[in-house]
Amino acid sequence: MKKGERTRQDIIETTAPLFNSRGFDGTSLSVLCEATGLTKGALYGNFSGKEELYKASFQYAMSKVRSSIRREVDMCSTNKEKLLAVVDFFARHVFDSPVRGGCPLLNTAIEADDHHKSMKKLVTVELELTISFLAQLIENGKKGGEFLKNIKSREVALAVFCSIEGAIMFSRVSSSEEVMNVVVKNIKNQINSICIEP
Amino acid sequence: MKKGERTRQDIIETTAPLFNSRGFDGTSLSVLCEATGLTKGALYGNFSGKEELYKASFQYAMSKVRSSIRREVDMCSTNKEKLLAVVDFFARHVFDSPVRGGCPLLNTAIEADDHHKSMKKLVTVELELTISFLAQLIENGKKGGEFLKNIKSREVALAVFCSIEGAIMFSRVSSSEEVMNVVVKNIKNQINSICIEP
DNA sequence: TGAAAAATATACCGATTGGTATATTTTTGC
DNA sequence: GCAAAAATATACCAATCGGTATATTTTTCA
Repeated sequence: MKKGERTRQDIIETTAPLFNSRGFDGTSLSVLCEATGLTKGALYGNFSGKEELYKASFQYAMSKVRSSIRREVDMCSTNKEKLLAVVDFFARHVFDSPVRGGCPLLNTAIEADDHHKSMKKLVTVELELTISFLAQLIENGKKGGEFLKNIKSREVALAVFCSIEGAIMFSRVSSSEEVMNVVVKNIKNQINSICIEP
Repeated sequence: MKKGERTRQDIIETTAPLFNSRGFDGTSLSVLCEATGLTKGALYGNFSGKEELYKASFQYAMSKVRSSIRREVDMCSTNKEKLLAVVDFFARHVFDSPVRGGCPLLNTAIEADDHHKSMKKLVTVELELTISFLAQLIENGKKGGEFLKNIKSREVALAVFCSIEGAIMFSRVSSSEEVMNVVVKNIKNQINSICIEP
């Protein structure tokens, strides 16, 4: 790997947690330079501007979250276990997310919403990928006889995911695990209720 | 009412949707001045600084959301209807929130989380007020024989609320009502499942 | 109505913002 | 090891940032 590619990757890995914690507007070039140990000249040699670096950081953050989740999911055998592993993953990492600052989807979605519209599409794509992943687990579970046939995979996936994201927001801002624990308990009940008894 | 109080209120009403849409860092004094039609001198005559104005705007936004919700809740007779009215309120106002920019709790929580720690307490208080309100409806419903006695009011309230907040995030960023509709459907099923059949 | 008080505007502050042109250093590949 | 190419640093830019001291206008109330 050439120096350029290595540096680019180093920059992204360093800036991702900054953008994720402080947002686009809250992260100035000077703090990005300080964190990376580079100058603006070097940053602009590797990225066309703050915006491109922000997008690259977001996508890196998402890839890191995704790989962390897959690692745990792959250790499970049944689809129900896989689904529960995802839920547990979020619950365990509320205050210890793969990229510091919490869920990049949640953070970026809120900031993108009205203000940084160019990010909306990027975030939406990542959201849909996440839902598809969850829905696929449920769909596989239906085919394998783990879940009831009459449930709608995408709808269950959406319900589970939205609950978790709301709980992340609540638990993080209130610095309390209670809310996440309650929501996870509720989600597990729901998952059990769509299971075919063994 | 003296001029000063009127102006102060006018400022807050104008700046609240700006802060709610663009966040603290994304809203500069110059846009606040332009929006209010005032100069920095006037703004600083009414508020000690950007931070104080931000806090006042957030609390105004919350009071406006709360009064909008109460107006609809008060039109319902049973506690189940009241609870459903709250859920429906959020669903109907995803793209048309009382204060432009979506749910102030969600927006401010995300920005407060790592970056603006002075807001965390303020947001947490408002979150707890919201949960208490929902939990009280459920508690009243239990006493009135509408809901099952063995459910935990606060836990149901948290589950409902987090689902909605997650759905707001998802629906707004993807500019689609689908997610909110799915989540609301799911919440209504859950509420029905804790109801004592008539 | 007129003077005191309150509110607002003007004009400024130093610091920082995102960004760039150019010089210098480092890496690359022969 | 050397020259070309790539990467980085330096020094700068105009614009804007949040904030303030002071002058001016407007409101208040006797």
